[in-house]
Formats: sequence, structure tokens, C-alpha cells
Amino acid sequence: MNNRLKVLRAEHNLTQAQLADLLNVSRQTVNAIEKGKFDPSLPLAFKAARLFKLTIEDIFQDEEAVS
Amino acid sequence: MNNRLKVLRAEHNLTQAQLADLLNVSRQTVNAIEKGKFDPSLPLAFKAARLFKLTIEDIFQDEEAVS
DNA sequence: TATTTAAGTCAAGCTTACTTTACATAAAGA
DNA sequence: TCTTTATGTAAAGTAAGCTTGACTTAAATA
Repeated sequence: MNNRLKVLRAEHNLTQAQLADLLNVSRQTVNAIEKGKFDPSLPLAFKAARLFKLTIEDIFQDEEAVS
Repeated sequence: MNNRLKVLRAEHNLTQAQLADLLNVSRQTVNAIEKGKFDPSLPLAFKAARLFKLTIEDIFQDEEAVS
């Protein structure tokens, strides 16, 4: 699962800690998701989408998607 | 988290067991998600969206969404 | 040089997603 | 009536998401 969190953070001038606060998760969770350590839960993905006013698909890209 | 899985299953004439097979999860998992016992993981949500050729937002509705 | 800030990472623990096995119920059909 | 099919549910276990606390490194700056 790829994601555009790092870029979106940059565009919005947010640190990992600030984004974590906005999403109500820990800084380590944001870091782990950005680094691809694990995928966010669906509720967390919705929160991120809501925050950036994007769809989940805009932020997270399924790697198993048929090309 | 609400979802339209039951309706989509009906539209596609699928049993919970058949849908579970298509999503590579157990029948109990499909049942639990339909009944709102827990939310699917993000990868599973993507699989369902791919299967029904819909977006995640078409299938799953975030209840925390600002109305 | 010393300090601060952002990012990266690890370990241990808790919670949630998901599994297998098993049993119950209702509806439909032989 | 007996059996089959679809659904619902529960218990116990594993795996994944997420937490807190702590330490490290690099870059910026006083």
C-alpha cells in the first residue's frame, strides 16, 4: 500500500507530530504508515481523507490493483 | 462504519460464503463486517471496492463524517 | 559548541481484525 | 420428515494496528 501522506504533509506544512495530533494517533503511527511499516485502519484512512478533503483512493494506493 | 455489502451481495446474487471466497476472508469475517461487529482493514476495503468496481466511499460510510 | 526540532526506530503491551471450529436457527426442497 | 443451504453467533487463538517511553541521528540555529 503506497500513500501520499508525506507529500500532503509537505503541502500543508505539517510535521509528523502535528499530523498525528490532527488524526488523533501517535507520531510513531504516522511515521510507520509513511514508511510503509503497516497500513492504517479504515477509520484512520477516512480521517486522513476528511482532513485533506480528498478521497481515500487519492491518498492511499492499493498495490494489488490490476493495472 | 456503515456499509452496503449486504445490498451489493444481493445485487450480485452472492452468499456471504461466496463473497468471502472472492475476498479471501472467512465467511464469519464477511458476516461480522455486515453486522457492524468490526471494520474491515484498508486492504480488505480496497479488495471489496475492486470486486464491485466501486470506490471505498461507495461501499463504506464513515459515521464520523461531518454532515 | 550546545541546544532544539523533525524524523527514524525499537521494545513491550494493549486493542482490533481475522481465523478455525463448532453449534443453532430458519427456510426450502426431496 | 429429513436434509441442505444461508445466516448468525460464540470461544479461543494469531496477526496487525496502535500506544507509550525511550533512544539516535541529522539539520538548523543561538
